Amino acid sequence: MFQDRLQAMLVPAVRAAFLDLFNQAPEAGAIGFQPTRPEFEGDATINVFPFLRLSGQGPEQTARAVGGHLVAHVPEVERINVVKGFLNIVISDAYWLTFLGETTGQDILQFPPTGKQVMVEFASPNTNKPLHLGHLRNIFLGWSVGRILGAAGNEVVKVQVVNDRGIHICKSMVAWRMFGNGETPQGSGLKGDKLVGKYYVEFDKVYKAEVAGLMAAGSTQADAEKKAPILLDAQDMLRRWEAHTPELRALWAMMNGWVYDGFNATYARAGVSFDRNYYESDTYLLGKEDVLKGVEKGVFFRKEDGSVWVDNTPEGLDEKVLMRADGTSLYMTQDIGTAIKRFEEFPGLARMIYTVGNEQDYHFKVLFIILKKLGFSWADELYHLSYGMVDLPGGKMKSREGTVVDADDLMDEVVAEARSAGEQLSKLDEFGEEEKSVLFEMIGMAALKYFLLKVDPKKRMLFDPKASIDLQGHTGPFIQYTYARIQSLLRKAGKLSTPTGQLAIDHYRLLPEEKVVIKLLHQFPAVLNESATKLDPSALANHTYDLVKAYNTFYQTVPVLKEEQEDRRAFRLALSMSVASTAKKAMWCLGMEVPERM
RNA sequence: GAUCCCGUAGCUCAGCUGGAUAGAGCACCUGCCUUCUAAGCAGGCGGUCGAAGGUUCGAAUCCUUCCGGGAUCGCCA
Repeated sequence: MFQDRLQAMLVPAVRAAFLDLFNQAPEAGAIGFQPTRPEFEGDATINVFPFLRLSGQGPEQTARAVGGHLVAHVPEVERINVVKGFLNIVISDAYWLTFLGETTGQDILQFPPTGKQVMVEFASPNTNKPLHLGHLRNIFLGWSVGRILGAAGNEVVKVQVVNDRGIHICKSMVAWRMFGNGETPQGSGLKGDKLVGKYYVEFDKVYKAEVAGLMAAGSTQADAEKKAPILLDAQDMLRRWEAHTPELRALWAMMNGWVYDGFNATYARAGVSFDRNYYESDTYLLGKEDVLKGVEKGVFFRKEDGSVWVDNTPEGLDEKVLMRADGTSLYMTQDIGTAIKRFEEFPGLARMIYTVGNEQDYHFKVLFIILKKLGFSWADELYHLSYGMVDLPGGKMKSREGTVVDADDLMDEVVAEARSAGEQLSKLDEFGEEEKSVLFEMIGMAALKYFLLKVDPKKRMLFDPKASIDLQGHTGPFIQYTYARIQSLLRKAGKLSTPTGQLAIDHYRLLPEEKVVIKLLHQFPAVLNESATKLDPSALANHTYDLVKAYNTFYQTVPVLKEEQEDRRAFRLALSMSVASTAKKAMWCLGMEVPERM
């Protein structure tokens, strides 16, 4: 494990310095190093202001004294300088070179196994319409968090809940029966999820027309919205579905089958998969018993009408219904049951993460409190990975207004953009058509994924279609490009390269451009750790960009293969190799691939 | 009304467990391909960190109030 190596070395040294000099030392946790700002000389900086009470001296004196002690006792500390209360520490080149030497050829972004099993739920679509941009943010996020947790040493179980039953499906079913004329994906060539979505839209059109008609005939709006015949049909269908009417179940299974084919195509293209699917049709009756047990335990209470409630006012929330008066269940009831079921199925689960939009913050807050009240020990290990909505330049996405960005269309678009940009550069002459398609797919998808993942998940984000297909600057393709560039170097290096072990570590003077890159590599494990802890891929995404950005500066300033001195050339190749392999692993964590050439 | 999230450059975002002159990308302007991939590099332009108070040696970062945007508070999922 390489994270925070420097910190691990310096913190005890600073404490030792304080003890020797002033007979008392700050708590280890209170000592925080930060990277030295570029305008000063140094690699690590500590601010001694908080410790002046311990030293009883002024900031400059304290910093100098501690710094002097470090220089004398820590071989890796080469020299120091003091600016006001800031103690800037210069770490020896030997330290950085040793770090690089020890880690070359190793995966610094793979931590040892923790022995923990973590479940990540994401995607969780409804089966009445195709996936859209919002799903993509969810899917990329959940997938990436799973990968990151895996890199951090956990065993990850990826799951989705498929909302395959309910009034929404019945709406599509009703409309398909009325207007479908037996249309199938095979017959029409339409992707299954698109076909079912089409009838969902069809339903809504008819419904609106009927509501308008009823209102024209004198109904109130509220009344009309409840009495529209097509809606009554759908409600009736739901009841008969719940009664297991065979003919309806068959229709339902057929249409859902179409949707799954469509979803699977989208998932495959997005590069994601699941270890376990939970179908709501299997789980929607779960949780009732648990709620009733809660009543017995006195954790929940019944109102006069027989409905069951939980009182969360002690937690600063409201009362919440868990079961209707007629004994039927609700969304919350199901979620209670599903969580319990999962922990039964996976007894070793240490954590469960729900990747769900922030409009459900309240729901999950309540869910977790309820499970805790029911006495489940694992209730504290539940986490709602809440992310913000994706806005379009024109405002919010609204499916009814046709302003949704379809996931498949979007992926087509970014890949087409990658193709047109790539062909303009005309450096892919030796690529076959097949190879080109693979490459453009890889590049386009990286542009899209990086665009969605570089932003802090909890923030609402603006999706600018033009910016998302950008291939320059702070983008996925920029990272891919740097990787391909290094691969080209390494191919050309061929047998020229000499093992880094031959580098005379004690005599090599690092160039500033080299040192910046090594330091970013050195920090990388700590960044992975941060991303894993915060369940936030954006930290990793941004650091990967910083790394390759610094590498590009190095690349364009310092000769690698052209370097005459063999040991320098070998060192620079080793550095390049480490950047490439680390960037590749980081991209893997983000769900993106990197090409050997582009 | 209550609760939660957000407000940093023209635009999109970093930075937020308090630290030095607030950073990138895009856009716009200048340079750099007869040396390793120019999807690149170097430089310029651009900021009262929503506002006001407070805590502190020190605040974009912590606290309070206010303003602005959004979400939630359904016996919908």
